[in-house]
Amino acid sequence: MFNVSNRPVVTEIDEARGVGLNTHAYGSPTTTARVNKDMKWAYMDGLSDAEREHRNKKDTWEYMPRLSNVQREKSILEFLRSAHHWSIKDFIQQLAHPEKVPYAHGAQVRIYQLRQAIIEQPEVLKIFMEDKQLIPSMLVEGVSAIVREELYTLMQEVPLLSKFHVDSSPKDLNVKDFYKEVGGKAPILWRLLQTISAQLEDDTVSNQQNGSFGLIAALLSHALAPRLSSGFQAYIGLYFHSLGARRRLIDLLHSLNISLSYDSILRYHNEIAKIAQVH
DNA sequence: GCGTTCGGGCGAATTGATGT
DNA sequence: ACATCAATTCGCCCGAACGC
Repeated sequence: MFNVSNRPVVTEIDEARGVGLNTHAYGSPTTTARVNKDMKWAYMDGLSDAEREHRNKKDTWEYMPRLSNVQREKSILEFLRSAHHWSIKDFIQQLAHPEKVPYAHGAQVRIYQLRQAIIEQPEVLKIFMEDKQLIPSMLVEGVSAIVREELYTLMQEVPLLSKFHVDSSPKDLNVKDFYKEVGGKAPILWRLLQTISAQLEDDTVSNQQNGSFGLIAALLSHALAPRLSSGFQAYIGLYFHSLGARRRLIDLLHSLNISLSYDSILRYHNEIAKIAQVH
């Protein structure tokens, strides 16, 4: 339900960020610009839901003509604070709340309206894009949560990005179409990488770039969960070891997270050799 | 011959995954 | 949140090979 208390909900941090309202207005008497003559907009304070509904049907708000946009904004913000002890932040939070709220649109409609108001308005979006704190916190948090989920899906469904097993056959890996699997099972990560590295105007991506995206996915999933996703690094290490690569080279690749450590590769090599002897 | 590098091995320590 | 287990890494060692 509404999170309305008597204490002001605008914090000092909000004030500093410019989110909060003018606290001076909260304590001072109302002005003609923000209240009608019957002080009607404070009248819902402390009422039960039933009483609210009753009065809502009975009374209508009086329209205030001939106000500029700035005046209306000021009026609404000060109304929020004086009548409800809410900041604009509280109001938007409540709008975005998935819970069903009486006397309001359903959650879907409210979220749609928020999107219309924020993302689909170029001037609002521009402010967001230029805010150095907003981009890291909102976009990065959001995108990384989605990508993390996709990476865990990759670990479960793409053999090359799963845990390495000595008895698995490299023939089943389908290395050639590896990147296609990644693109299909991690569409957001894929689109992100494509968008970042699009070099041509038509946004087409070369096969070579697709290969890098596969490698990036392998590096990311290994960085996220090195023990659940070691297949790629194990095969790379084993491949180099089989070509006679020296310990130092494999350790270098290991330090770049392209291969497992020399020790691990050697251990896998020995285990595979044992299995081969038995067969 | 001497110092360095390399491959391989080992136990301890660390770290990640998992279950409670 | 914590404990447990297993995977992995780390640090060190040794003998062989190498290069000057």
